[in-house]
Amino acid sequence: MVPENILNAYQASVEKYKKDEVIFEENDNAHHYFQIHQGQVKMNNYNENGKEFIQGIFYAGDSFGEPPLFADIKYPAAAVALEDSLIYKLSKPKLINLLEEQPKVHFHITERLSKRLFYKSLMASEISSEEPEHRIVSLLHFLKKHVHHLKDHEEFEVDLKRQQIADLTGLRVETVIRACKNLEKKNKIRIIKRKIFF
Amino acid sequence: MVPENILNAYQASVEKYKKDEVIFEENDNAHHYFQIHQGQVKMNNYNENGKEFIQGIFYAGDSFGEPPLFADIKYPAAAVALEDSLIYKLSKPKLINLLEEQPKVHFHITERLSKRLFYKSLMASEISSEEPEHRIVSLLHFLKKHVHHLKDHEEFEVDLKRQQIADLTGLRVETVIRACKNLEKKNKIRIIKRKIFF
DNA sequence: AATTCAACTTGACTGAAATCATAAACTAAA
DNA sequence: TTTAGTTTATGATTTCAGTCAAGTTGAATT
Repeated sequence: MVPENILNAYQASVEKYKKDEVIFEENDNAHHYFQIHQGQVKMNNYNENGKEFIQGIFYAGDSFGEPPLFADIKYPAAAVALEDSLIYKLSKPKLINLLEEQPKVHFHITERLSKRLFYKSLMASEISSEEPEHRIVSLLHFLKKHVHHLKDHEEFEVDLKRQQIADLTGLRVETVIRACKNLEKKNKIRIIKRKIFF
Repeated sequence: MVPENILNAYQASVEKYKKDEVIFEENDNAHHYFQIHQGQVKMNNYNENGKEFIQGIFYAGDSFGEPPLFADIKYPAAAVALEDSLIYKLSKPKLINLLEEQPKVHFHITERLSKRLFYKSLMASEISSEEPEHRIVSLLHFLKKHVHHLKDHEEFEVDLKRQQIADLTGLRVETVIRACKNLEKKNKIRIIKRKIFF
């Protein structure tokens, strides 16, 4: 996350995206750094059968889609606004220039990439080897600890639809529903008015 | 990848690890930067039932296990030498100092993290939504393009055992064997003396 | 209050990969 | 050239998440 005054100093623009508007597509070349001022963004893929996989969901303050700015690769997934959003946009050359001049900001970006990698490692091993209930609990635990910055014993309301949980964990929505009911029975989560608390 | 003369200038040590020796464990705190001088290293997890998942395999010149040096997280996986190896080891404070003084090296690290993230994004969507054959082809394609730096039409010998392919793609070894036989029938890979060519 | 629409739910059935068991092929060492 | 150990291979069976088809619930809009 680059401080907004610095983004402004380097002439970042602020772009409006409507809910469901595509910010970039899978396999596009990257030309800009993106950081959310207001709103929510998901990065996702669709396979041949139309099944969605959500690589991540990003919130105000988060940057997304940085890797192709730093390595010779294309976007591995698309980015789509989940709600009407305001997003800082800074051209690649200006970003590189910024990072050269502001080493501290470069370390912030490095930290951000590291955390994304941590999440990916976690979910990779979960998706590859664990049962539905375990995958879901791991996702919720990650959200509690690393997104909401809460302790284990603190409870939070999960701001995800069943379908989104499915698309983040590689499951189907019916499986998520059934697994969540089981987790409720086992007192691992609470469900109040269909909302999940963990 | 940090140039070796720079590593030496910052007093990195070179450590010997025997085949199968553990370099660090899952959930350990990170204190050092690691870069392979000679040999091979894998990072992996085991689930409760003993099933292995390989997060990645690293070769001479590669660094590994950087993220917990930059973010407040533990190692998401263990690191194990796949053969007798010589590995540069640099303490975290010295690394940070190095990156502050050598911005170009910092950009190398950023590039490296970005490429890892790309691989992870790719495999995540594959593992979550694709059939065995598709997963295997995607892995091989990644290896051809991003590890061996070959064009699509160029062929290379895959230096992975069936079990390793299974552990990288979240499949079981029997499934990999059967999928590979199918891929051979479809002329998508060649198998000569049990070695896979792609 | 009626209508619409998205999100969630449930039950029945299916199928593909996991599992299990066993063996063949290869490799390296004694 | 045996032997021991690893890797690859194959068939039979099982299992559990996926699929399909139908609801229900609840919130928003007319």
